[in-house]
Amino acid sequence: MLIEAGGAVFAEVGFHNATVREICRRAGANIAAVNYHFGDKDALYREVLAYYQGRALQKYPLDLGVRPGAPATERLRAFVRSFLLRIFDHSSDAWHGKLISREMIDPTSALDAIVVERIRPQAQHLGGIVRELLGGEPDVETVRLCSFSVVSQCLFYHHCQPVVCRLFPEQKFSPEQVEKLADHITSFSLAAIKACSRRGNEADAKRATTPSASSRRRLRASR
Amino acid sequence: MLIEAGGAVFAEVGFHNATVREICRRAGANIAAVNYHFGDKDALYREVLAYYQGRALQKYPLDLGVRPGAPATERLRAFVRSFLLRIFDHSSDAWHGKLISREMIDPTSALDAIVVERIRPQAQHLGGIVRELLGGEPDVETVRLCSFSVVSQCLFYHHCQPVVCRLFPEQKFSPEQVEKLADHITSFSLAAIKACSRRGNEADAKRATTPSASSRRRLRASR
Amino acid sequence: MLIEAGGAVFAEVGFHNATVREICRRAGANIAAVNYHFGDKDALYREVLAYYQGRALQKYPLDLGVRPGAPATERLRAFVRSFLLRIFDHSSDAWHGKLISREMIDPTSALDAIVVERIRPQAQHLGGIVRELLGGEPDVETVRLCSFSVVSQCLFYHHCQPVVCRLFPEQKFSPEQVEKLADHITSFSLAAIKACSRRGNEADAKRATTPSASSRRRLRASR
Amino acid sequence: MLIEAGGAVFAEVGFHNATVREICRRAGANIAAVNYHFGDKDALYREVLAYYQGRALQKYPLDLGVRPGAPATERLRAFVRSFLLRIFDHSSDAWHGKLISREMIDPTSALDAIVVERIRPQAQHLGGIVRELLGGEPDVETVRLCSFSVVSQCLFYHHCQPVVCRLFPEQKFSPEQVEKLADHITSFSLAAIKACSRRGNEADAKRATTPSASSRRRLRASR
DNA sequence: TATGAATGAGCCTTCATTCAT
DNA sequence: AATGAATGAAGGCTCATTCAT
Repeated sequence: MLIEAGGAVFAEVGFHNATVREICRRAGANIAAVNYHFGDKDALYREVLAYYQGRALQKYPLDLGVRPGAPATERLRAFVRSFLLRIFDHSSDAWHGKLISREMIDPTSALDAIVVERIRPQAQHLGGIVRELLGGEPDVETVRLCSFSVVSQCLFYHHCQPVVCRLFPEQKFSPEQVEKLADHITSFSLAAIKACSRRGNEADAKRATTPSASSRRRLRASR
Repeated sequence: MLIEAGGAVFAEVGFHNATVREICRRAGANIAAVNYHFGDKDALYREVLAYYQGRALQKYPLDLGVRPGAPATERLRAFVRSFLLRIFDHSSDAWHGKLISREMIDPTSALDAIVVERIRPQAQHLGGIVRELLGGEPDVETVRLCSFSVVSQCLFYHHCQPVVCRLFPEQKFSPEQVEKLADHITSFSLAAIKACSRRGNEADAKRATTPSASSRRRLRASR
Repeated sequence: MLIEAGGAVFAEVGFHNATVREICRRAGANIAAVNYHFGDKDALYREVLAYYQGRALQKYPLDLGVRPGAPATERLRAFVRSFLLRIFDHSSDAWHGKLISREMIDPTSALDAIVVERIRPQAQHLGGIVRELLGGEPDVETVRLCSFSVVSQCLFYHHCQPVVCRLFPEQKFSPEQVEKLADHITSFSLAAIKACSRRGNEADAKRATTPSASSRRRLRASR
Repeated sequence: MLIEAGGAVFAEVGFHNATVREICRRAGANIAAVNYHFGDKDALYREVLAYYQGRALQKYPLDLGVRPGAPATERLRAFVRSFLLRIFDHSSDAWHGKLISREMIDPTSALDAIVVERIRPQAQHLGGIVRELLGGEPDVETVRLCSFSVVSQCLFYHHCQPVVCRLFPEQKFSPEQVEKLADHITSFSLAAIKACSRRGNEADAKRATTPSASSRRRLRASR
């Protein structure tokens, strides 16, 4: 199929290195097939991204079988594991992640749709977990920052794999290792969020009176 | 200058899209200048990356003026701020980060040199801070994972800026905002590392007797 | 046709001076035609040589209508005439000879094929005639040397035409002249071969006794 | 020296493959030296040919030490040996022959000078020998054709070396072999010329009466 | 509807030549 | 007188695209 072949080739060598010839060859199609069916190479690329929205999520749902009513800590662990499993899944449609990475560097209009249809739901899912973990009535910015902190630790293994492999050649990403990573990210984040929660509650309490010494200090340091 | 022009063009459109013509045009040089001075386009690319090794670090040293003997918490804050400032610095050589990002997706042999000469020193710098924060005699893997957690939170704003901007258009990355991010990442990480430290010490203490309940639980979860 | 145009251009200016552009222009084809049909310029060159294997021989077969059972003297005359007619044929595919000449100066891998498929058969054809003319059981080296002597006299008019024309501007190579040349080369060679034959037979006869005076004389002269 | 370097490079790779850079590099000269001293590449080429006129002949004079008064047979042998020795001399300025070969294929104005200054004297030298061998008052055309027959047998080993090497890989061109070749060519030619001589004399005798049967037969065959 | 032969713009690279020193 | 850095025209080749079938 032209879209599958296109996705694979785009992911492997990037949009510009990808040749229509190679895509058609892999799809067992005629060399004119891309232009015939999609108009041109760019249009095929857009279709490739659009077609695969949600595909990876089908295999690894955000909750990984953990019920919505489960404790936030378990739901966080499930979210992290789901994310890492997607990253380290090198099965046939694994190139999807690479396509998204490329969009990060050279965003096309396709990225808008991806953000709306795919990333925002994940962000909201994670935001709910984090909000619950923070407790009380956390302000949106804290939730956002903590969510970023969680998701960034996962994405790191996606974006920086080439560097990690070169820095620590002994580091393997076997399934057991993935579980270990998930373990670390989860506990690391839980501890941090809990601390944020405390700090937030303190801040809530004192906000009525005066800015805390600590926040003044931070403000000074930032200049 | 040919290297600056090359860096800008490579960053903007990637190695393959970049044309020698455009690079020479921007450098105000002849079409043959690249081949004359560097041999070919590949060599120019390698030189571009090599030339800028350390450039960004000169502007934002890892310690940002904090003396080596300062407390680890301050040195961590300096490391994080330095990292974020590099990421959000949109001055002339801001394209350097993009080049590295591109290397992450399509690593070339140039990445090897970058890792050795530039990234490894940073990793060791951060590792020293994290080790001190963990206290005791932390095992190398814990140090590594915590370092990844710290650095990943910074890199996130580099890799995922297009997504963040689309998800939260109100999020601006003004200098004050950067300080706020640095503040969050630092305190988030400090709390988490402190927790890791406690857990590690407990593990050390109990290792002589039996595997702790918590570690057994983690083990079970990982299957 | 691309091969004809290529042959003409290659012959006129040599492989390196020949431009794909000019070849395509003459063939009335697109600039990309060479690469499309043959892969690259080198491949076209090989095809040009390969395609014309036997072409010239079709027009002027080695025996020129003389039956295989004819006397060796007649077959020699036919061989010589055929050779000269090929050389002095300035019809459309006359550039073939020039290509071969160029191969003599800068042999490419194409020459190997030409030797095997085209030149060797001619050498064997001529060798058979010479062997019959020598009579008895001539040794292979004598056959070879005499064959060289015959063929070289023909080739001379191919290789050295520019010199001959400059040395003797009055020398024209009209069809009658070609016949005269063929006449000379044939009778010159027949007389010489007959002499070789006599000498060879003498040598055979005396070899049982002692080295002949003549062979000793030749040996002395060669020092 | 620029001319020597130029000669070597031109001979090795031909005029067009030769690069001014390589010539200057070998001569230890600046890249602009060719243009500075000679104007352009073509002018250097002409100078190279002009400079080397007569060089090879100094090493192997036409008579090879045989006195002008010696019998024609000896002078012929000397001429042939001298020619072959030049051809098979692979010393430093051996590329001269290659340059001449290239001139045969793509004659430039340089060839005119070569013919006048170098080749014509050789032709006259050989013509004198042949005329003496023919005896009587041979007509110029017979002398010319016989001279061609002699010289062509020598040149063959120059022009066709690549083919001979491929056809008969066992054929080596050691000094002894060269003597053997000289021996063959000399005796082959002597026998043939002697036969021509007889035929010529017969023709002289009969010319007063009627065309001979043999010449009529030749005339018929040539149609 | 689908093909694939053919197109032509544009790429990297080479190389003789120039020109300021 | 001699240099060598820089030039720019032109080469082979790639590849998305077209068009007759």
